[in-house]
Amino acid sequence: MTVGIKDVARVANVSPATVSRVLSGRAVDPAMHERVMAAVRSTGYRPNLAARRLRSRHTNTIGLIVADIRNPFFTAVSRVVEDIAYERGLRVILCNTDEDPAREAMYLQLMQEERVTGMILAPTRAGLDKVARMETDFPVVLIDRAGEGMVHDSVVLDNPAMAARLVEHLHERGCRHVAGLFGAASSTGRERRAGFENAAERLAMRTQVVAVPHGPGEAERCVAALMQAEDRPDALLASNGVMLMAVLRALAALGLKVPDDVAVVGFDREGWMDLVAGGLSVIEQPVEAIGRTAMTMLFDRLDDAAIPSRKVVLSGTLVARGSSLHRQEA
Amino acid sequence: MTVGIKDVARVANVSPATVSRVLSGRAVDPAMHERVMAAVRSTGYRPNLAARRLRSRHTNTIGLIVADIRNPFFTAVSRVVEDIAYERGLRVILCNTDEDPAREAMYLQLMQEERVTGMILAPTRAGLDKVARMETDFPVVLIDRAGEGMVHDSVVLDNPAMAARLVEHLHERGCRHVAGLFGAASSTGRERRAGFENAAERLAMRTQVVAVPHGPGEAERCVAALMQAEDRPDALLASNGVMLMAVLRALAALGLKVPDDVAVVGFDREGWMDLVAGGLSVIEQPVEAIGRTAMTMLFDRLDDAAIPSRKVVLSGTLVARGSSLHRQEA
DNA sequence: CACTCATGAGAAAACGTTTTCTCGAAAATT
DNA sequence: AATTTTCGAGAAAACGTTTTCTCATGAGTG
Repeated sequence: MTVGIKDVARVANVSPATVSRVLSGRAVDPAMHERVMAAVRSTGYRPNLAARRLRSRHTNTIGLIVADIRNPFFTAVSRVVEDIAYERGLRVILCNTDEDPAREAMYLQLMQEERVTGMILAPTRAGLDKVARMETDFPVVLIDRAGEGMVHDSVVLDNPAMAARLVEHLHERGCRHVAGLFGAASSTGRERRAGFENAAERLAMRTQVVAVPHGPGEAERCVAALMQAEDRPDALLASNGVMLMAVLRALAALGLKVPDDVAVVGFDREGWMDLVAGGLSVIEQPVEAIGRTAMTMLFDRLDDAAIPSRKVVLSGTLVARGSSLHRQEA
Repeated sequence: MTVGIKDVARVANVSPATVSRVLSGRAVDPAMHERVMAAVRSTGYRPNLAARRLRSRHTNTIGLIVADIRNPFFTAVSRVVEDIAYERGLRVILCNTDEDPAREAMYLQLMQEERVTGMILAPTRAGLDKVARMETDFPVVLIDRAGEGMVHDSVVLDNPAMAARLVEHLHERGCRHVAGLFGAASSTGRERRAGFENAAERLAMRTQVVAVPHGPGEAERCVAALMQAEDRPDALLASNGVMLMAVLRALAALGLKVPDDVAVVGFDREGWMDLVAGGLSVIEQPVEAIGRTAMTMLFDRLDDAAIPSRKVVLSGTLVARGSSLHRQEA
């Protein structure tokens, strides 16, 4: 029923091998080339990618596993990755773990079964260990989250420095007691927390730290607990854009004003952030550079698997807006 | 080098066919089953999906082509589709056309070459025609956008009614001159526009209509033009969540207050919308139902390709908040 | 002018599975 | 007890390509 390369060959009066050669752009007689192309058009031939991948032993596919597809940071990186991939004639398989290690494990296995050319991964903490131990036939680049082991290439934000930058910013603006909310599931949360605590200690600021589980309503609960205590912070720091939104919703629900009642800062920049509290003060991540660097590292390693593993640490930029203009007590 | 089913068979001392049977869960002797599983574990065997798909002639993959992955409406639907797919043991290929017909055409071709089991598509206007003419070996369900032709199943919002509902809401709240911004690339934009115009005419409201091209900054430009004219509207309607945000940013840039200077309503509900202008009044789409219905229709048609094509029209709900509380002139 | 070498095309093998076909043994039926 | 049916397992074919191998032709070289 379905038309295969043999049917095209018969119509064009050439061998299947020649059709294959024409289709993959190898040198053939121009007359034959035309005959084959005409036959392809007239038969409506569509190559079977499964067969092609099986025989040729390359899939021309890269796997991209992100932790939360609703997080605009990851969709932004995905778009960059996809664009670059398609320029190079590669397909992208995009998977979303939702911070669930079981789901992540399933996808890691999928990547092996798909025999992907390479993989870009934003691992959960559990996944980080797993992927380090895993034997893969393809290169892996970690994004957003990475460990110490250096078994794989990685590209991450300078999380401690950026968290410290936010704390300093709050200090400059008069805040003295800051609570930080960090994702419990990611290494990024841990790094940002460390930077946060170091900076706050250096500046002699009071701190509270909350490890927020991934899931709806979690951040809201944490904020409510923080702000209803007798000795509440004068500033809140959220370790990513999704959490930042949750913080603001929680504060609104409590009837608290930003920045008058409490200053708010966070990570990631999204469009709506300009519309709230005189603009949200955030660390903007270089998403374009992150995606591009990850792809470059992947290609480099495809060229030469032997190069030593590299860790690229990128800097973000502080966008200082109204949400950190805390009312001065004096 | 890489371990195949034959290697497993050799280790387990059975035939490759038996290994295949064990792996696909068909009836085998329990003792053999155990031998095979042990061999699978000891060899670290990973099935080759390309080979499996080639021979078995089913890919267990559904293609999902959305128009804008940054639009939270589509990411939300994607998550629903993915969850259902994985419950059924199907993979999802997620593709993003970015409203570009050329890119869409490429993905449509990809779906054929991948020999997907079925496809869910949010087509551009160009793609709508193309997919109607296209001969596919798999069922197609259109979401969010659909035409009149009824060649394919589809599930859409009742766009005219919902747009009319927004206009009525604005009228109830005292607005008399409303400008609508509609996506130029989608049939959804057209339908919402029609409902908008009908309702406004019925209520004797003044209207302006703008077809906004897809792309950064476009909506902002349109809003600036509208609001800087001498006779400016007292209400703005944005035909999706992304555009709604752009409208608000543009208004903020112009120094205009919502809802005092102008009321704002729109489509889609996102978390941040509660934080702005006393909450944004919007039509919330039943994303869960849309995704679920699309999958159900796909499965129904896989069961029986002969059933007549269906169009499911779902209703959204009006979320009335502060952004439509326009200052009364009297 | 004979010989090697490059070029391009067809025949056939190969990719790693699943499926069909075949057969023997055990279970069920008469 | 003889026959049929069912069941499970191995051998081999098949899926639709690309790649390797082989060979013929024509160009380049001594």
